[in-house]
Amino acid sequence: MVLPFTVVVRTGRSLHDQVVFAATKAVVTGQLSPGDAFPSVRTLSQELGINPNTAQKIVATLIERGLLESRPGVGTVVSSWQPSANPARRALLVADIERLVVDAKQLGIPVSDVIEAIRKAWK
Amino acid sequence: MVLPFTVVVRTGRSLHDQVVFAATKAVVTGQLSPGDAFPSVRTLSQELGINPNTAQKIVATLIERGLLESRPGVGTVVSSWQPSANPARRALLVADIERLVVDAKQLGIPVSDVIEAIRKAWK
DNA sequence: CCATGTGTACTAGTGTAGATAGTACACTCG
DNA sequence: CGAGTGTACTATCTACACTAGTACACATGG
Repeated sequence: MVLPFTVVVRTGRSLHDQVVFAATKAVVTGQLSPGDAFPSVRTLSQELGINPNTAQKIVATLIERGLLESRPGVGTVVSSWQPSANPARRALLVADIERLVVDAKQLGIPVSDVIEAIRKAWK
Repeated sequence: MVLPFTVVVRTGRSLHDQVVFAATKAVVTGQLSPGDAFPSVRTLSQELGINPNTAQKIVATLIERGLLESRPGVGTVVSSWQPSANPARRALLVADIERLVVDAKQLGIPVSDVIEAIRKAWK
C-alpha cells in the first residue's frame, strides 16, 4: 500500500512530529479530503518502518486536533475539519514567528523575501 | 550582575536553545552592540541558574554563528557581526516557514494576519 | 610576582523523552 | 468465525540535555 501523503525526514524533530506535520499538510492542502480513509495504525507503522505505538500516538494527535475521526473496529477517516482556534497553539505560532524573524535577520534575509516565501508556501 | 538580555522560558525547547535565541535576539535587534562585553560563562551560569557547561555550550554556539568573539583570558565580546548566509540554516528557515504556514492554515489564521505579525516582529 | 577571573577542555553521572518491543482486548465487517 | 481495526497497557533501550567536578592556559590589576 502506498501512503496518501509523503513524509520528509528532517533532523532536529521527532519522528512523531514529522509525520504529524506531513499528514496535517496533506489534509490542510486538500490532498486528503474529508471522508477519505486514513492508513491504519499497523499499515502506517509498516510503510514508515516505525513502531505501532509511535503510529498510534501520531493518529491520536491528529484526532485530538480534529483532523481525523476514529471509527473503532472500522478505521480512521479524514474529518470534515474546522480551523481550530486553539489558544495554546496560536500562542506557540506567535512565538515561532518571533523566532523566525530573529533567525532571518541573523541570516541577512530581508522581510520581503520572508513574506514572499510565505505567500508562495500558502498557495 | 544583571544580564544584558532577558530569557523567556518556553516549553518544548532546550535550555540551550532558549538562551541562544534570547542572546541572538538581543544582538540582532541592537540591544547589544558590537564591542559590548558579553557575560562570562561563570556569570551566565550563576545568573541563569544553569550549569557552567551548558553556559559554555551556549557561548560556543554564539561564537560559531559569528555573533560573539572570544578573547581568552579576557572575556567574550559582541562581534561586529555580518549576516551569515549559512546555506544549512537558510534551508532550515525555509522548512520552518512551510511548517508555519501549515500550522496557520490549520488554526484558521489568514495570511494577512501572519504577514502582519511578521512585519510587527521585524520592527 | 601573583591572585583573580577569564575561556576551554575533559570525564562522569543523572534525568527525561522518544522510540521500540510485546501483549492484550473490544469492536466491526464479510 | 476470522481478519483487520482502534485502543491500552508495561517494559526496555537509546539519545540527548543537563548537571557535577576537575583541570589548565591565558590576561589583567594590584
